[in-house]
Amino acid sequence: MSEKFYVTTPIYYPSGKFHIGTAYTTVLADSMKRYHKLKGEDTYLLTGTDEHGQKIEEKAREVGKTPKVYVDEMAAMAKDLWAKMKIEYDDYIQTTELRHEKVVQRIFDRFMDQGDIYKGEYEGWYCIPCETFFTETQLVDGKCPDCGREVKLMKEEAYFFNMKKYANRLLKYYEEHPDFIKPDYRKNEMINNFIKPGLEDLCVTRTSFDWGIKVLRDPKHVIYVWLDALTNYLTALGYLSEDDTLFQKYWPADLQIVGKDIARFHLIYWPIFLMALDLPLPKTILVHNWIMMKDGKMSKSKGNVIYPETLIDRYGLDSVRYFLLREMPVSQDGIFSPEAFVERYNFDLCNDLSNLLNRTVSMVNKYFNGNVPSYNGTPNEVDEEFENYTLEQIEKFDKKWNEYEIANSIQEIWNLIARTNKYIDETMPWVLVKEEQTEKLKSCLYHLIENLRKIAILIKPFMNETAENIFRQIGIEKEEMKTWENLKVYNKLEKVKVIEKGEPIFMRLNAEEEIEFLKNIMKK
RNA sequence: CGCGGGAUGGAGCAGCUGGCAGCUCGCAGGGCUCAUAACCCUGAGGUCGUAGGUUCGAAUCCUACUCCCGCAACCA
Repeated sequence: MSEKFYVTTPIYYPSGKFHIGTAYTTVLADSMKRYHKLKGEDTYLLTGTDEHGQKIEEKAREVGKTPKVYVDEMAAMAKDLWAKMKIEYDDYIQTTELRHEKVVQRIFDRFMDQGDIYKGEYEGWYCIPCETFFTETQLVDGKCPDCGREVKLMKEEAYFFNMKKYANRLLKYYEEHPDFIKPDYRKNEMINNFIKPGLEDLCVTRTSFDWGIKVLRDPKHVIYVWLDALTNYLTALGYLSEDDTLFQKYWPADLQIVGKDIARFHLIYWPIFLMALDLPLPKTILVHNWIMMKDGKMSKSKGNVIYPETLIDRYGLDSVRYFLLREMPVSQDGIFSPEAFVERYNFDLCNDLSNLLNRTVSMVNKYFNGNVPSYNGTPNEVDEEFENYTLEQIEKFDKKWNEYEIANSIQEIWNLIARTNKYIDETMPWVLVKEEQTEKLKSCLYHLIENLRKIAILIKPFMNETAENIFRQIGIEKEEMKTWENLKVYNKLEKVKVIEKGEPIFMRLNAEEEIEFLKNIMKK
């Protein structure tokens, strides 16, 4: 039975170049998709951009373009980045596409008909020169956060979504579906901060700007951000369109990944919208934390912004993907530092992984002319213990990965790599050669190649190029031997020949130089 | 008493369904030579934020406190 796996990233707000945090979310989603694909599931990954709103309108004016031209350019830029990062998205949705707008209007009308949306008055602090509403908390010293001038308390006509109506249902849903929110503490945060004190109705339209989806029955109103943005997960699948096969096949989503900044919208408003549409809710919403810098949040004024392209161009894609997943704890903020990056690169990737491959390939060449001996069982306790350990690590990895403990799960793979390096010292193949203990030597090298194959499969979801490189160097050509299905088997490799001369997959960096380089880049 | 998270050897972290305190880096010593000044082993270094409590036994559970960090409503 082939299962399906639908995973989404947020749609990003294209007000500027994407930084490393955006890349992190997307890499995480992509890696989850590839993992499930590796397991033979029917996967679908959606990403995109959230392109309406006043900020975009202003940004476009700033650069002298129409909003649509501007957002299309930004979407093209995003797609370039995702191509560069080998993100295997199945669809990229822009909220300014007709397929999205039409359906959002249908949804809006349906909510009106159901009585979920009503007309009311939005009250907020308005900055007249900036033509923008702000909330109390956004104000800086009671003044406009953008220009610093006085703000006025003003009202405008607006439509509201009746959230209160669904609050109890939502609480009940939380309770009955412990996997709905990860990590767990986010749930309490939502309940205590927002639901228990009483949900306020959500303002879903504005009249103070134009760049948005028009309300058909009242065209001076534009549909305001969340109703527009959140529904992308449905519209991209063709929900309420002429062709909804994808929707029938993939909804509900299996995993929706969001950053903590938009947790509230995805954990409260989104499920309520779905309830109002009478649709099943996503299985899991994973809220990840942020990548911080040593001196706090990334920001241009602090001179500590790092862009994914910079790292990829200099260090290659896989090291960046590795770093992001390995270093970010998901349920806690992670820290990016040049030191940590270089350290992980040199130790984990070069010394542990790359060197293991290198020494193994070299020995197979030296002792067996490159021909990997065939499996002859486990002639001794060391080999047996080694096999058992390996299988245990695979289980540990799998368990943690599925619980979205990504960093820890990857560590289990590196424990296996370390154990495999240790196995070489335990068995001492160079001694076995001298003593002509052929069976033991064969077993040793077979096990090493096998473990490299297993390691390659394990890292494939997040380091695909490296995995393929390992397969190539150890002579694994058959696709079936690269699959999850054959991950645990120990006796299936036959007539495998390693390449004549091993190639390092990662070369050691000069730590001081690279740290210096990264620090300079970040200042720019 | 707004809500939540964190506080573990020099640094960064794991452990937290209670049972000899663990990992990576750094440091000291050793081993090996297949490999990249790599890899492997050993050692030094912690009264697990503070004070109480529960328990045969607590980093792990409970209470109070201290210090950091988020969130606090329509801001992507």
